Amino acid sequence: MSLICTVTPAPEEAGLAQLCRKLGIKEMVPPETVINKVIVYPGRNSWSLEVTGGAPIYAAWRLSLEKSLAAALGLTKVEIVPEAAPEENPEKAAAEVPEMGNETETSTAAGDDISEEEYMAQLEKLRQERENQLAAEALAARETKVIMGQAVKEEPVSLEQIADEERSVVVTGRVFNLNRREMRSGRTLLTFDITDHTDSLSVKLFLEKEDEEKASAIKEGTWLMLRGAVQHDNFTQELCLMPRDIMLSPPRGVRLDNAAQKRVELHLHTKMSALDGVSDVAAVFAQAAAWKHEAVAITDHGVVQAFPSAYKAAKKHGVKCIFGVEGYLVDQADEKAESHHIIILAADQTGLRHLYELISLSHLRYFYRKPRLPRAELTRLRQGLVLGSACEAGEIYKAVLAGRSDAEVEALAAFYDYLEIQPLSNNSFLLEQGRVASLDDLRRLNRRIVEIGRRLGKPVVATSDAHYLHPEDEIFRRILLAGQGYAEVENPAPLYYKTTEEMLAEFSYLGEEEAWRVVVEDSRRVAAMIADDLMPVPKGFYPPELPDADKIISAMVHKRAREIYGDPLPQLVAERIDKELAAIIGHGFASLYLIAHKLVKQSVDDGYAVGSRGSVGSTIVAFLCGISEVNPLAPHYICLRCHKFEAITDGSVGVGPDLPRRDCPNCGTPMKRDGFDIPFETFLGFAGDKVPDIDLNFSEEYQLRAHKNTEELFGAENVFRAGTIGTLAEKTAYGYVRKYLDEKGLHRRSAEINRLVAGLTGVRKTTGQHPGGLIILPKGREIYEFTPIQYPANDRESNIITTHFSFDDIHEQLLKLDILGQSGPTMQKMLEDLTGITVDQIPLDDPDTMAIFRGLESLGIAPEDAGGPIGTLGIPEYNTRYVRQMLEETRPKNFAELIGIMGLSHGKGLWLDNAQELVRQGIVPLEKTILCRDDIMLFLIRQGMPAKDAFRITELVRKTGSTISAADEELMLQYQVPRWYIESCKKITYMFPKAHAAAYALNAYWQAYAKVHYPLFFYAAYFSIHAEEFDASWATMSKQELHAKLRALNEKGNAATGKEQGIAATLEVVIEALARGIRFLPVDLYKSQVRRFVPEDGKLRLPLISVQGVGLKAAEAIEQSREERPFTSVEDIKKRCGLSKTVIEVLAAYGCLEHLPETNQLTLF
DNA sequence: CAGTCGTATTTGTTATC
DNA sequence: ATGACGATAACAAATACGACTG
Ligand SMILES: Nc1nc2c(ncn2[C@H]2C[C@H](O)[C@@H](COP(=O)(O)OP(=O)(O)OP(=O)(O)O)O2)c(=O)[nH]1
Ligand SMILES: [Mg+2]
Ligand SMILES: [Mg+2]
Ligand SMILES: [Zn+2]
Repeated sequence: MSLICTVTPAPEEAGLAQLCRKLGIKEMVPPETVINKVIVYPGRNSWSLEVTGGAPIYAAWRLSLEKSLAAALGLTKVEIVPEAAPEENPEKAAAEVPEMGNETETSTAAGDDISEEEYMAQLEKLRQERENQLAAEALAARETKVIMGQAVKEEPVSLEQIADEERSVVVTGRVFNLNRREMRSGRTLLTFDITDHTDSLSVKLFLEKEDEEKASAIKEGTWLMLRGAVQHDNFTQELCLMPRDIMLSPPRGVRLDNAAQKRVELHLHTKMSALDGVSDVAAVFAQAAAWKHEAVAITDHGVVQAFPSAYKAAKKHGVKCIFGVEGYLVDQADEKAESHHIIILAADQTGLRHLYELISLSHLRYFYRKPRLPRAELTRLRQGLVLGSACEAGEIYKAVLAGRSDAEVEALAAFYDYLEIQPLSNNSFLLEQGRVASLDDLRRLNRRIVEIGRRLGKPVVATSDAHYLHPEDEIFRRILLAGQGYAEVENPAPLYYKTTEEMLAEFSYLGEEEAWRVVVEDSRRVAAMIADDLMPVPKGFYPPELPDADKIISAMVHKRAREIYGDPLPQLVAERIDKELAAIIGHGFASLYLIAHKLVKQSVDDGYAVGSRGSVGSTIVAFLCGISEVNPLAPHYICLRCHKFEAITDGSVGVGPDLPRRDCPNCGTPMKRDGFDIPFETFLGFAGDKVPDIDLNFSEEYQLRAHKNTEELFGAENVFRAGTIGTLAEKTAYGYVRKYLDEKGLHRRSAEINRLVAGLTGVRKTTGQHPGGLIILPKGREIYEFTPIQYPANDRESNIITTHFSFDDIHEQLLKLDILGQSGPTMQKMLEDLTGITVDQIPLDDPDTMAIFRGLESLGIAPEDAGGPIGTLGIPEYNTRYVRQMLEETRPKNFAELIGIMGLSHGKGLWLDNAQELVRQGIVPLEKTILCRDDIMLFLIRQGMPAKDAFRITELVRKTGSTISAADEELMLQYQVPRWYIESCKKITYMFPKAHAAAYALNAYWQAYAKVHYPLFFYAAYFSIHAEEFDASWATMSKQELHAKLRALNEKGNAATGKEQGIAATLEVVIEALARGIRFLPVDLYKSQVRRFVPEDGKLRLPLISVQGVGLKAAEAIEQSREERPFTSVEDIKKRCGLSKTVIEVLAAYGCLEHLPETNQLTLF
């Protein structure tokens, strides 16, 4: 391509200020300064801009502007020369300009023909070239950087060649799996793996304190050149590199795209193409940016689930994301119809909405093995869509392959906006299958598509059909396909994301000019049809609105508040209510509260208590609406008779239940003590900088009804179950890799296995439903504005419809009610039914109840029967080894500490190597450590930090997957936050809100109360809920036998399966129950319930389901049939209940059928 | 009567709160 | 034995059985 050497832009297109703005130069430019002429000197490194007009050009700003221009354009020198001024450097111009005359035809006259667009494009091109060069130079400079030891100049050997110990080798590779561990000696052990894509190798490095700084250059993803010894590592039992010399090195095998004008990829799959694509979207856009590709289309098979992360990545890297799909086009909706691949791109907002509707239709109405799309639907929603003919499975390629006539193919092609051609090797399987005779035939097919496109005036675009990013990533897809049982292909199609140059070379058989058109020009033409700045999910927040929800909530809250706190309300209560209502209503949460209230009320009316959960308990409004049992006010006394109110705000008591009992000074009534002292902002943040949900724990038995009720209240068309995306995760990925290697008889080091596993993880496998999240669409909006919809796992039998996107992707825009299932409320209902006591009658300062969190005194059993010295077996959230160990160490005395332990025991990095150490080392007492997320926010605010920052930092700490940045750390230091506090924050990976800890502590305490005072009922309820992990054979075993069983299970340690671990946990409780005098009655065909343990003569009767092998169906069938009439024989029961041979066998083996004859001759006649 | 398909049960794995 | 976040639901696969089909 020729370079301009002298340009005279048209006057209206050549403002200097305009140029500066385009180049991002912020400096002042005198207005109306017009570039008269641009002289480009040979080597293109030096320009002279001849300008006229504008303010006088002072030397000072001119020099500075020249520098900026040079930097922005990537030139060594730019001169701004006023017109009429004498040439500053006449010799240079005179000497060099004639030389350029040879390579360019341009002159002042020719320059007039160049439009500003072209002119700017040229400038941009030069700027980019310069940038590339600078980047290359920077890389070159960096690559020489020695991290440790000496520079390594030798050529490395490839990692696959390393099979034995070696004195000294030189290798190179990309760092992954980086781990840093502090040794007791004070040294740091740095371990990481490197890969050069032929194989991988572990590297082990001991760092002295003084080396740490240098070693910080070793990061995930950096390329290193290393020299050292390969040794057999005793710990890992594998070869391992002990490097002496390490230096940064340029990555090997990196593909560059040096084309002056870049192609646009219009056919690319991500990991959302189920069990097929292995490219990571973020990496795709990073690569696109590195190659300076301006846009990339995301076209997964039938789904658009990559859009949200694609959008984020595209934005981050300044690349345009084209939102598309590779759909399955059918002409009729019947199951036999042949489907054709088709690329559908959204050109604008309407198109995107149409695309979401099409995706929904294809999943809900036309799904048959694949989400198929009838042509009629596509035609109906055609507006805003750009259609491409896709790959060899598209109808155009098929038609051409079948040798259909021009007229026929052109008729088909009329449906599309552009035609696609792909590299020959994408289709070379046709050759292998004998469907075409030669490579030339394949070329002819592509040529024919090009000709048809040209005749019809439609763009013809060369696309990759990328399923992975780089050629070397093919191994991931190979394993993925092998894992599904596909036969391995000899020469798999090279489905990687191609550079412009690779594509130009591939299509060179079309001729240079045509190749350039299909690769560059037409791909850009199609990209230009697509609007910039499309967003997969709109900005903004769309809360549902029920009529008068704000007024209703406000009235309800005030009414209930007055019932408890009297009229007028105490100031503290009134202020809190006012503040909350303003925020809740102001931020659009009133309707959500109202619905939550109605749901709770309905459940309670139906006899099912509802448990509190989540951050919503931080709000007094929730408490007063009945959504939460947690009262977030400061600890206080309240007389429910005369409303005498007294708040304790001096910090002497943590939570209300810990206040000493007291009678009302006015009327002598025992006062209620309440208030868990929780800030409202944990729910909504400050000024609405957070979108929370409302969480509710319904009984599992009631959850489905609660979902139905929500649909009724909002209207089914406005309620959608949040969808989830099931991916190939660690274990399955590992299984695939193992299987692949085993089948091929290959042996790989764990470093290489790790690399392969990492390449596979995250690939979409299936879709599912959120545990309880219902997304509420406001009236008057369409779900397609936000997300497509589908059935979970595409099960058309399901009566649940989920969002296509996972909740996280629409979390900022739409509200969610989390209607979860939990055993707490089921326990509560069972216990209320059995004991006749409701939870509000349970005193929160019962010493015997509190005692089980500290020891065994109130249970009166020995530690060996209680799994240790703490009495919380069977108490939710406090019953694991880990938490009991924590209780043993902390011995909580009161409710506040119970809540603290609840917080500390849930999340990684909170207790071990954190709070525990701080307490042990005497740095702070337990109550001063970080116990819940609210603590962090309040502490930072007390230190003087602005509330918004305090809240933001808290959110970073509390959420899985985020931590505080170096800048935040700096900010904390600025407010005298102690070092230990900062370090503690950095170790926290997840943390409860106090409201949740309080709600769960309450629930646990209520159950503990039953465990202490109503053991038979407690165990009845507990085992009913854990019947799955109960083995009916235990009923007749002695405590010693059960202990032996438990020991056997415990000895399995890590080798125990999930099921076995569950069984072991229940077994511990069984042993404890026995020790407390509980006796079990065996399963009985007539007396046993289906799934509940029931008290019978002071003992517990096992349910049918507790027999292993008797499932729910069988148990229910038995229950039903026995009510009709007694069973007369084994044959009778088998027949009437429809039991399988297996069920009969397990029942017989258990002894249930002993009194029954085998057959029943009597009734035969 | 061999093969296919649907149902029941258990188990492993993943996602989410 | 170690070190350990806990609870819940849903999907897929494995297995076994039994009914249906050609
Ligand atoms: N043990 C444990 N409990 C969790 C975890 N994630 C969530 N929970 C519990 C505690 C949360 O308060 C509760 C509700 O979860 P949410 O995702 O709705 O978060 P939360 O309500 O705390 O904050 P939010 O205001 O909704 O952002 O569920 C977890 O990883 N481990
Ligand atoms: Mg929540
Ligand atoms: Mg939630
Ligand atoms: Zn009183």
